[in-house]
Amino acid sequence: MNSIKDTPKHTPAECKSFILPVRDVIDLIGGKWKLPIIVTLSFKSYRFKELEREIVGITPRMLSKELKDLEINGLVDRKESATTPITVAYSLTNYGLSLDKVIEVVRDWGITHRKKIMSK
Amino acid sequence: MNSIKDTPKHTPAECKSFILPVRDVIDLIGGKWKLPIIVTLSFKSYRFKELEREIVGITPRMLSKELKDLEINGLVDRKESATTPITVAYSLTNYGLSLDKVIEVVRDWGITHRKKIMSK
DNA sequence: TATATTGGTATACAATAGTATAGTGATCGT
DNA sequence: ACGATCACTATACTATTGTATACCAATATA
Repeated sequence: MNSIKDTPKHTPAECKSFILPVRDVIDLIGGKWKLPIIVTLSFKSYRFKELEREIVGITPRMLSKELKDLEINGLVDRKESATTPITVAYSLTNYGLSLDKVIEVVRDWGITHRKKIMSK
Repeated sequence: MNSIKDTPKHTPAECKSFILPVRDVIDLIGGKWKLPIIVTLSFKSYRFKELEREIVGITPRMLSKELKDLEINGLVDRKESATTPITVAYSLTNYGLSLDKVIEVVRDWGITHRKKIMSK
């Protein structure tokens, strides 16, 4: 029903607007560290340093950058506690959790694909 | 059933192997030109130069590279005809078409996301 | 004979993504 | 007083991705 094949015409402009929301999602979960962060936070909330330790290999620069990006897009929630020193808890929003269904579909196709490619 | 949350443990290694097939798919349809090529080919088969004209802005270098990549992954079929000069027809395989369902799910979430972000 | 089209490739460059390393100021336990 | 921990930030670099431009041999059209 939402497939491009149901669109009677397919001018470059139409293709572009068809692709736009797909690209949005790919940009949102693409890159080297977005998925590791999202998956880690899908278990429970973590503090900054905890995430840094849990996600092996990530630098604080990337972690900070990606968390901000995910926060802007409403997937991650950042909560400062006025403890001393301040602690910051990062967690997935319900909206962020809703990505789970999408990731599952992508993952299922990916598992099949992996089998197909490996068997050749 | 395939969600990460159903996994009792979540060591870095387990997260990594959970993510692997997802990453495969993102790499497969990610990048600037993969989706435009896939979507264009989902209508009908095209010759090389036709694709170059249809996909505005792409260079033959990128088109060639991405088509090879898609062919290796079984999404695109390349057929040479022994005409003079030889013509080459690129088309989506049935397997390539099966990505449509995945793209649809991603796109639906992306459309909702776009609305959400724009309304803020 | 001159020019355009076919399906690309070669080389060099620019832009973006990610890494490495060091450092911040406040606070806490020893 | 000393070092460690908190949540980051700054600067400089490397690696990957994509662009620009030119070119190829064979054939078709003007």
